[in-house]
Amino acid sequence: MTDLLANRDAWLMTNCSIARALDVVGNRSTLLLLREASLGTRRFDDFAARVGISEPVAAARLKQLVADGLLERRPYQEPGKRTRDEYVLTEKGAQLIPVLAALRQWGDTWAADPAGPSVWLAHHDCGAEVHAVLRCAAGHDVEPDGLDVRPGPGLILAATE
Amino acid sequence: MTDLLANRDAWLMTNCSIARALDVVGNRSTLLLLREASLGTRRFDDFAARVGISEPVAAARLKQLVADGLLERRPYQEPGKRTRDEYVLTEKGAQLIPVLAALRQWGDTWAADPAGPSVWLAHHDCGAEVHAVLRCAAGHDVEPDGLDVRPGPGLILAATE
DNA sequence: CAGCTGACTTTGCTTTACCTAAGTCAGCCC
DNA sequence: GGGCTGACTTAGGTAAAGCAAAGTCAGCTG
Repeated sequence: MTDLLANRDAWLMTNCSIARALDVVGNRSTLLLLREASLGTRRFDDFAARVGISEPVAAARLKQLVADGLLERRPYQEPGKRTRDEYVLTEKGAQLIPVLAALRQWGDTWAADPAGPSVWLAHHDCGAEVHAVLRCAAGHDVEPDGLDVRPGPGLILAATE
Repeated sequence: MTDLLANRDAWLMTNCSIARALDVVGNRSTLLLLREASLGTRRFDDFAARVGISEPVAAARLKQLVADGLLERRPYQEPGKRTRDEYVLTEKGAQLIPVLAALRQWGDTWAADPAGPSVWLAHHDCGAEVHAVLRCAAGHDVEPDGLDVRPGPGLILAATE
């Protein structure tokens, strides 16, 4: 058996969690709709307007997000108005918030407007600014260059010749 | 002056760091190329093969990543081979690793293969598994539902009528 | 100096994402 | 019960992203 770590060439990335995640949220408008959902937007027209996409696209993406279980439709009624559905994040959708936070942080650092960011995230309990960080199970902060890649149980190797 | 927090309808998301980040890395093949770069891939053919994209697409995306400053080309020479260029992550590119880690983590949780993930990330210094987490400046761990959105200096408000 | 190899480029085509403009439809309001 | 409004859908078109297959080109190797 060849050494897994040394034989990086043989690793096939057909079972990659990043690729699987991108199958669900791999396009711009989907992620921006989730951004809006995380900021509290709930109504169809608001999603389309705030993301800056047309209604047909908003309808298709929202439908897909509901089908994928990231958003759910809930009936609601404003006083004196008819019943409607609103879109709210599910647990599955809410767990993408660290992805959005990491993207926002990178954008703040490397692609910011000179005026600064338009919004920032505060910890509800204490008001301090929130960041996405890497941390290991032993409790250490980890920098991007302090990572090792390890083969997991789902790794598929190329057929040996 | 209207209350910024209450007047969420007037916030324009034209200056959004997430959208700015997605202008650079907002498509699937770009993020998968960065995944490969973070796993140590350096050569053109390997990028195309491991990401599973055609050579024309790999060439175009890699060129754009270099132009955007996420990768840099460096000459290298294997013994007995001619000089070539390799692609390596810059600091700007490496700082996207938390985004990749958060995506991987979400994929592991919500879209995993029954066999488990193909790779996982270990802390180089101690070997423990690494996760992307949210943390506030005061040092508290923050869950996705413990976030408040605050207006920043770059926020643009819709013209009041 | 001819040939091999790695690193692309070119050509021609398909697919996906998105747009605008117009149409549909359900229900509360009067 | 006619109109208004919010929430979509349909139709028709453009642009970007992708593919496969073939071509180019530089510079070691022999």
